[in-house]
Amino acid sequence: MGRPPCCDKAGVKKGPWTPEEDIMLVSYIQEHGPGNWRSVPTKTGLSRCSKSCRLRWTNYLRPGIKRGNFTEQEEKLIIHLQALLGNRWAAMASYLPERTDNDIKNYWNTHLKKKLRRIDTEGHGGNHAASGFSKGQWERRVQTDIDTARLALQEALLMEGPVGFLTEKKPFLSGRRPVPTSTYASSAENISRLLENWKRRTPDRRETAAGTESSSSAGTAASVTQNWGRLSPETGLFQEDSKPSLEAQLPLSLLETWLLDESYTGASEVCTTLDVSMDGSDLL
DNA sequence: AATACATACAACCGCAATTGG
DNA sequence: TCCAATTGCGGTTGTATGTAT
Repeated sequence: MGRPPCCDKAGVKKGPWTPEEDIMLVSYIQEHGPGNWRSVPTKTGLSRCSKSCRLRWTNYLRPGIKRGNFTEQEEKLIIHLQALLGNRWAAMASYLPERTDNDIKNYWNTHLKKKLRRIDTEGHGGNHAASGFSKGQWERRVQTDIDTARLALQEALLMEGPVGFLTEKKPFLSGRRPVPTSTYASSAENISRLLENWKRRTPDRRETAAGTESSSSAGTAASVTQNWGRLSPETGLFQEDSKPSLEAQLPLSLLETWLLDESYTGASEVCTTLDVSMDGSDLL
């Protein structure tokens, strides 16, 4: 008999989060910071389990999350990373600071897997010939790329001492793909958007906004958004939580090169193959 | 206009890993 | 060192929305 699941207690709410719940959670985290999730439901008054609260925060409410379509570059990076790391979504997410592991996982499962399957199918039909490879050659190339990446990883693991993972050595984070200057701005946007949706979805609530309850909720929301905006990254309240510290992770400079340098020959074949299909509208 | 089907994504579940007493 | 509590992760499911018939 194992430990009972944390969420099977009576009275624990499941399903989609409401804006009210989001605001309660955000207000609490704004004040106390993330962490100690066990106590969050009781302290916030949320009828949610701690797990659900943590997930809601990390996947949706956390500052700096970018939503919407993945760029082509992000797409390529995910494909690279998946080939290298397999389904280690959290590790992949560390290379896409604005995306959550859940987002990457979903995107892989809904978009990229299909694309690759299509490529593979077409490959059997001779599409690889179009890119200059027979199927066997293509598979060997892919395997070689994976081996190359593994080698790079091994080499990277052997490197000693701290590596400036977030420094100028990492073009992805420093220049080529600029990080928003203020993750809190995007956070405020998240909340603002959330509140907009709230208003849009509940016209009856808005119509009765003259009522005390609605107006107080709106007031709380506005306050949350305002306070949120006041928090600069320099204040550091959420800095430590925004993502697992990349510096604490593996020093993967060679790997980064492989992942990010389009011209790097080892990976280029995979990219080339993918590019053929990705820039075409025949897919999806 | 109604229905069926497909798609996207938020959220849940269970297990593994980590932490702290 | 052990064990229970907590947190993190990946797989899977549920549901809202879009599209085709």
